[in-house]
Amino acid sequence: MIAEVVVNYKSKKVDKLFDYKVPDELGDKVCIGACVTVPFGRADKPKEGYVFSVKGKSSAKNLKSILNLSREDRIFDEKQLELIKWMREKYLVTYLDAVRTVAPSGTTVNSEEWIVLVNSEVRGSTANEIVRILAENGGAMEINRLMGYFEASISSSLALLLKNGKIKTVFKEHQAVGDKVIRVAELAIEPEAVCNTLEILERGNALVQAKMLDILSECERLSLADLVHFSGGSYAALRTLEKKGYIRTYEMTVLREISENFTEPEKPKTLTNEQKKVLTPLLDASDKGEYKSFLLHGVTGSGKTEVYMRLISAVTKKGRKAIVLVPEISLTPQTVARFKARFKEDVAVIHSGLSLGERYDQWKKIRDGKASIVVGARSAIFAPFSDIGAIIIDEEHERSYKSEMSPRYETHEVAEFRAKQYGAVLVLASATPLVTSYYKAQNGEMELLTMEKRFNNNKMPRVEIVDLRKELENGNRSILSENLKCAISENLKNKKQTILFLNRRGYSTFVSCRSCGFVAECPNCSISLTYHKFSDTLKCHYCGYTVSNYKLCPECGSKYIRYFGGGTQKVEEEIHRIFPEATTVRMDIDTTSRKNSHEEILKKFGEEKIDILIGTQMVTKGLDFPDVTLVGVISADTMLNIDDYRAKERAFSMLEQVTGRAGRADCEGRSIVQTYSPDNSAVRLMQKHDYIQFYKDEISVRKAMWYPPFCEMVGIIFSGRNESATQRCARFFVKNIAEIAAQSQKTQILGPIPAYISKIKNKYIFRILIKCENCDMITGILAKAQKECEGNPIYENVSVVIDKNPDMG
DNA sequence: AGCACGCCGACT
DNA sequence: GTCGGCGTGCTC
Repeated sequence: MIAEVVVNYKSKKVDKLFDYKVPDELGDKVCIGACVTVPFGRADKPKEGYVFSVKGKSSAKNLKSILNLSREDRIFDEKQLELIKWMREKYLVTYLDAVRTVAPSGTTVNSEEWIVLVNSEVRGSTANEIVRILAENGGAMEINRLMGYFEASISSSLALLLKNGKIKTVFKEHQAVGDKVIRVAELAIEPEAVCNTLEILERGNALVQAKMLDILSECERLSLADLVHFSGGSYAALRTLEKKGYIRTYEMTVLREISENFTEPEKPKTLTNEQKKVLTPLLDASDKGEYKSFLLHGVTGSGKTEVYMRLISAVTKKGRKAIVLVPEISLTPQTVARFKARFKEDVAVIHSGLSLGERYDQWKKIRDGKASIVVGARSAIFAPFSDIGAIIIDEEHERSYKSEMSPRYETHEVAEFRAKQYGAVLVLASATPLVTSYYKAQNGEMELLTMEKRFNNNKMPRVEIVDLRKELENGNRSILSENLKCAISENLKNKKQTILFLNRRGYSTFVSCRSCGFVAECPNCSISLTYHKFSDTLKCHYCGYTVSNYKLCPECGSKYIRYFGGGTQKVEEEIHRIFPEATTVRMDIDTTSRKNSHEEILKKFGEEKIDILIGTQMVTKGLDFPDVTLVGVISADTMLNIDDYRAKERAFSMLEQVTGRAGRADCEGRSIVQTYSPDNSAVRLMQKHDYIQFYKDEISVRKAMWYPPFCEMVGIIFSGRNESATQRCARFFVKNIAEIAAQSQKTQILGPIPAYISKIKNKYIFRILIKCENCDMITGILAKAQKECEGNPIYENVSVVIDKNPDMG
């Protein structure tokens, strides 16, 4: 029997299927998705491999045999294999990248290679150095650590030493993340005997042991750590108790629990007429068990979550599974708690805050059928269910559904693929759907469902637009307009809360000299440095480069160094200047970098009745505070003026989201949006909360300008340390794809041009943009051109990334 | 990616 | 001659 195996080598050169003989004793265990150890390369280095298929014979000669299984369970099944193959084709990545995405890290085994010194009598300077370092480190080292001591490659020297028997290599295999094993204790005596035993112990003055026994008698089993903790005793006492034969201890694998807030069990609410109306077609489709997709256009606060839950209930009742995707940022304990409250242990949660171990536990819980519902961010679309009845993408317009790492997949596309595989219902939901999604709904590709009313008939917040140009004319140079100042002061008086929002992009505080115009920039990346007041340093948000703040201008020596822009820090300072009595809290990249600090800030804001929350994007989602009656947008302009065809729709949804934070409970909310372009149609229509009109305007622009959904886009990103080589590589690529133009489909190739941020971490970046009718039709040509570039010695240090439906800013 | 093979110059 | 450096090509 022969197995086709993908070897765990991160190189394009070995991105193919290799045939291996299956030893008889492994015959029944080697199946699709099995993880095996195979000898690979001339040195027969043991490497992990993943079985893609099992067949009768092979055309390859020199067949080697699989050594053993590297783990007992398979990491993907037939349907997931289809998904892996599809992703490799569609997103132009290696088998390995696709495997790692579908079966996440933490499930794969890594092998470590150790070099052991055998004989230190060697010749040659490099060899001597290697021996010296090995000897200093106890005669054995992990190979990468050893190589870290040398600038140049030492692999040939090592090979020679190995051949002469001066060193030997040892492979240590370890699972990157394994099951968590804990020791637990349970009673070794009959429960009826506990009472007597307790007396014996107490008489012997073994009070701690008695306490332990007492605790254990009330529960089935308890971890040793907990037992020691609750009894106030020690491991010594526990061991004695075990020695006496009253208890026994053993190892048990457990799922790591994720810390989270538990809330009261939630009863299904009675549905509004609107909820019933949209639920009917969803349940009908789910009953049929065939693929069908829906676009749920529901305003914020219209009760979409309840609709999801009803659909999920129906799906799980039939024994099928459901995936709920939410943007990372709104995956707050509040959201999770709602699902946990309704579905209890049946829910698994996946988000980026999980450690590798926690992630692996959730993955296992899903795969082993111990959960039927997954709530998670983007990567949760790969939840290893064997059957899926429903996939819901909440806030489907969010850009975080696009992966910015290879494979650069679009979650919508993966969701559609999986939903079709299993015959599932696919629901995209948003208050402000993507123009491309709404177009599909108009087209009949998806069924459109609409929810127009807010829950309890709450009104949409009143939005006021403030023209910042007039403020300037009136001599107000503060970042807060008179209107906003008044509203804040009124809110403070009424003991209501306020949220101030500003878009991070283009809004960081940069440092500039008023005398000569010098701007502090990062030496590695082509962007200006951001001023951090706390440490009095200037920092690069891309590479982390940090320099202490300038006292004098490094160009002209002038002392007139000023901070420009208005980051959250600056807004906070301004608030404290105008309203010294107000309490504030900031939420941005700097204050939320610590794990869980995002939740801590929100908790603080809610519980301690902080007057004003100042933040970036993060404040727009996942929070629902009844006392917030005012939302201020410091400037809408930074969102409108970004060089991307989607800038307007993003501005619209962001403004709609953020203004929707005001007045969700009984009192009417109020929003104030400051802008230099009050006549912009996105701003005007947002004021009226008129998505439909916005869509109509936008779709005609897209059609006229030939933008999606009327075309598809592919971005090609070139990066390298040599600016001119990188640019030449990009031009060479364009030459190589000229044949696309000869194809029957309409195409347009734009560029190469330097990227918006033309240099990151000392690498120059150029991009090409291809507009075409069907980008999947040209992937073959693109892959070929990429190979030509990367295989060409002139461009060997230039990397070429192909990105379908890219972000352009 | 690794590793071996093979070709070349510098040195015993 | 022979050691070590680096370019080339293959891995079931």
